[in-house]
This record gives sequence, C-alpha cells and structure tokens, in this order.
Amino acid sequence: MGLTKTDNFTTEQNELAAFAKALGHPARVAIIEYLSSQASCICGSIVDAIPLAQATVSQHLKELKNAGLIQGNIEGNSICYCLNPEKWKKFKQMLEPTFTHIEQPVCC
Amino acid sequence: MGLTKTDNFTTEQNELAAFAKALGHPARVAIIEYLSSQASCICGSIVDAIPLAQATVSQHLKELKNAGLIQGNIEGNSICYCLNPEKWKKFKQMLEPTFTHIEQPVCC
DNA sequence: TTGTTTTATTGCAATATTACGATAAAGAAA
DNA sequence: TTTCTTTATCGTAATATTGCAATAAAACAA
Repeated sequence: MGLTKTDNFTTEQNELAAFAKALGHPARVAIIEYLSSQASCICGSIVDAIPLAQATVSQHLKELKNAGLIQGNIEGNSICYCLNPEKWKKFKQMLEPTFTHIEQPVCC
Repeated sequence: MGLTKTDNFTTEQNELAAFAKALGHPARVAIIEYLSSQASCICGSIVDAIPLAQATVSQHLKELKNAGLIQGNIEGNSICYCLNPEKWKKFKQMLEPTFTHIEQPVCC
C-alpha cells in the first residue's frame, strides 16, 4: 500500500502528524535549527549550511513550507526563509498534553 | 535513492529527527494521545482505539518503541504500553530552542 | 541585449513506508 | 492435554521518500 489512511483520523491528528513528519529528517532538523539561531535566512545560506546538494535542500525546504513550519519571502534576487511562529505555536500546543502527562507517569 | 545520509548530521539531529519521524503518522499520534490520557494501556485497548488492522497497529507500536517514545511491559497474557518519560523530556528539550525563538520572530 | 546568480523543478534510481491477511508464538483457561 | 486469547512477524502490493544531475525560471548585472 504505502497510502496513509488519513480519513480514519481527526484533522488535528493529521496536522500534528504532518508537523512531526516534516521535522522527521535530520536535514530538516538542521534547517530548523539554523533558522532558530539566525536573524538572516537567505536560502543560499541554508544551502551552504546543509551538507547536501542544492536540489535536495530545495526539496527539503519545500516540505517544511508545505507543512507550514517555515515561510519564504522573495527578496530581490533571492528568497528569505524564516520560521512561521503561528504554526510552531500550534505544534507546541498540540504536544502540551503529552509533555504534561509525562510529569506524572502512571503506568508500567 | 531513498537512503537518508545520516552521517552528514549530528547524533542529536538524527535523534530529534527520529522522534519526530516516529510521531509523523496520524495513527501514531492517536496512540500517543491515547497513552497520554489513559492510566491503563493494555495493547488490546490500543488496537481497539485505532481504526486500523491489528497487524498494522502492532507495526506502529513497534516504530514508537524503536524510537523510544513508548515502552512495553509484559503483563501476564498481554502487554502494557506506556510513554517513556525520559525520552519525551529529551524530545521536549530539543524543541525548546525553536519554541523560544518563535516568541521573538526576527525575519521576513 | 547577454551573461550571471539564485532558487525551483524534472526525471530517475534506490530505498522506505503503509496496510493487511495469514500465520506464528506464548501464556491463560478449559 | 486442547483451546482460546493476545501480540508479533512474515509476505506482499501499493505508494512515498531520498538524493542528485540536469535543466528551467526569474531577477539582477553588465
């Protein structure tokens, strides 16, 4: 198969899964870490910072953009990428119940 | 290809990616949400709660277990699954820099 | 105009994931 | 013992992901 049965789950569950999936590759983790530590975020800098070919980095940027975790703004000749604060807030908020739960483990 | 170049990234980046990837499917999100809201966590209850075949749920449980996000303890005839608090704390801690960064967006 | 820079897209091969029926394995119950 | 219950694994088919070279597209520079 290889086809996720998204209809069986809630919109929220699918959205959280999409956020997590977008972060589920070390190159994309590296991109997010880079954007979390930089004021500037020109695409070319990201390509230089990630040890993969330009085409591959572009593809990873596209996936992060599709998930909404980053956004890109045209800046003359190049593109300025940055984190999307609202989506990250939603991501964080959706993880909260579990982060809270593990403070008082009850089982096993 | 289809083969992630893990050697190009740090151990931490790979670990965060592995956590996120494990959560990157709505069925696994549903399992985690279930375990975050339940004291009991018998495998059979999870299978009943997830709208997929037993074999498929078992496979998803295995992936969450491999990532370390859950653990299973044999309990007589069945298996008691629960969250692994330490791994979740690490997951949370690795996301903190980004969660902090989005409080003061600086770009775009 | 032509050329350069920057980023995205296409096409492809290799590998991974998803889903499920069938079956196996191991303990509980009879 | 046999049977039932519970969970894991195998085998398979369909689809998705990863990576890169080559190329396209779009804006700037000369």
